Amino acid sequence: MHERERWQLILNRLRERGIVRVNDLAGLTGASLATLRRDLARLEDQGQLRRVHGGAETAEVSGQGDLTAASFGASQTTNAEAKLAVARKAASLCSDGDSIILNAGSTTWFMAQCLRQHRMQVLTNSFPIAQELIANSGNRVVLPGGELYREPGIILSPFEEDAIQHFAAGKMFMSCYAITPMGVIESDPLIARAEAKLLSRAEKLIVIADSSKFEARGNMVVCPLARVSTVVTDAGAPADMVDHLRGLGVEVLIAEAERETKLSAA
Amino acid sequence: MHERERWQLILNRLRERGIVRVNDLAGLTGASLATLRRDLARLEDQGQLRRVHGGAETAEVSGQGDLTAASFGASQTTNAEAKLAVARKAASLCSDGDSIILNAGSTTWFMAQCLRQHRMQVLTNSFPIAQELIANSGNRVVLPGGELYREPGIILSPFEEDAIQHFAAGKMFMSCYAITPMGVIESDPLIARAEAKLLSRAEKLIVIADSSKFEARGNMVVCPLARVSTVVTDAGAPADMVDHLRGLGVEVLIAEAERETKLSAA
DNA sequence: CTGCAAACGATCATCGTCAATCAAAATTGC
DNA sequence: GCAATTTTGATTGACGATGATCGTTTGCAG
Repeated sequence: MHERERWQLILNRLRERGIVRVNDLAGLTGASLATLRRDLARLEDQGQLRRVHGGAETAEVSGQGDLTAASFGASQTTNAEAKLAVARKAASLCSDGDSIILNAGSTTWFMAQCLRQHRMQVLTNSFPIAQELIANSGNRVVLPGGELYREPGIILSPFEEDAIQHFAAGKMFMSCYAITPMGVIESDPLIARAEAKLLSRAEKLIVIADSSKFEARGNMVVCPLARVSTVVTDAGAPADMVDHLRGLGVEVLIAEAERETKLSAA
Repeated sequence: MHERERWQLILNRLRERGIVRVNDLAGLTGASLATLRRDLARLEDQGQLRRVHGGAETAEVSGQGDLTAASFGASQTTNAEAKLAVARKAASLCSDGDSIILNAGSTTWFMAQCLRQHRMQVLTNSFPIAQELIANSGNRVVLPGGELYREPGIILSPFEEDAIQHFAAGKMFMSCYAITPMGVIESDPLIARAEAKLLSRAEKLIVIADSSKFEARGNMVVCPLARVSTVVTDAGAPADMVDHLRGLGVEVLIAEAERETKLSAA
């Protein structure tokens, strides 16, 4: 088990339970207590959690397992700045009166933050995004039916019948787990299926993915690259993939980051 | 059980009951009296509660600015105490493993507050109730598809197709605009239709209505009284309506007000 | 007003957790 | 293959949390 895997595990656990104890993590990861304390310290530096005696808790509003911001506000597993830049660029592609679809994802959540001045119809299967749009924007919100899953705040349903079969969108903005020559990739089959269902209601598909998404892995293909109209990413995207996409006729937009601050070294 | 878990438990209990006693908490948490007193002291420092001899009581409404509490927590237009008593009584009719339906309404929202310890499947068309259940309870939540309306946080859809057509519930708890000899009444046709759709997925119908609901008016009949299995109300319900309901074979439960009857202004 | 029982705050011993340090192992670069 | 760097694991003294016990205060009833 490597560093990143442990971090992912810790953050997942944290989202599920709201609080983690070092001892539990030791049994869960097999790592030593010292290592886990170091992990927690680094994650705290990144603002992804808050340490408490005996473990750590979610960084946001204490106590209340507030789904909204707790899931994303500070828990951007990867570079939040790039995602925000991508989200802004994607938001600029929207016009009042549009009908759009946003799937559940951290990048789409950032994008929802950028839509406060818009007046659109938005279909989303993300509970936090729905709350953000309803509470802080003038957009109309449509939700699919299904079970609301606690950890990521996603609405999923195994059935075909749904009110969203009457929804027709011009654009779907999709945040994904990875994007490879095989297509747009998710890690979970249920999520992949939900996104495919949403996609069937949209004319154009705009994938929003910061450059880290080009290296990540996954196993479930949501759709082939031929279905993609546009990709919005940042300057760190590998040139060969950009060329490959453009060769397929996919429009590739590069979002300009406001300030480049690499935080790897500390 | 560690510090934060105890705090969570204490605050949850406090929100449910309005007052907690140290002895009760000792039996509940297994912690010693000294520890619990320390906990209460720290929580009081944070303004989360107010200490009284023997325990602690709620400090005030901790406004989260969210849709959740903002819609109901402090804006109970009518008698909140009666609604809370009714909600508690209704919650006592639920058992772990049940599948229930909650429509959107202030009384059902109070009821959701009382379900934090339950483990059920809950279908609701209320966004605030869904958020409450997901954030603060272990219940599974299922949502119908449709448009999310901002003001009351209700999900409505004019279409028949919906994933909830696969939901089967033993009981539906319905909060309504009024209850008259004509049946269960709503004021808005769209809401009435949504509730009728939910009702079609439930075996028994339990109407939860504080006594003020027997005088109010409305125009849309959701269902006739014959469809009602049980009515949960408070001691202020008019005797003739109670008799009428019982004559129809409807079970009528009267919720007892907690302790103090602060009928300052009737 | 007085007595009693419950609850409170303070203190202290015990235990678990924390941060710092150093050694071992894995990874990287040459 | 060897050395430098990074990551991990163990040890130690310090710190915080817990629970028991004390004497004191509060609330209640007679």
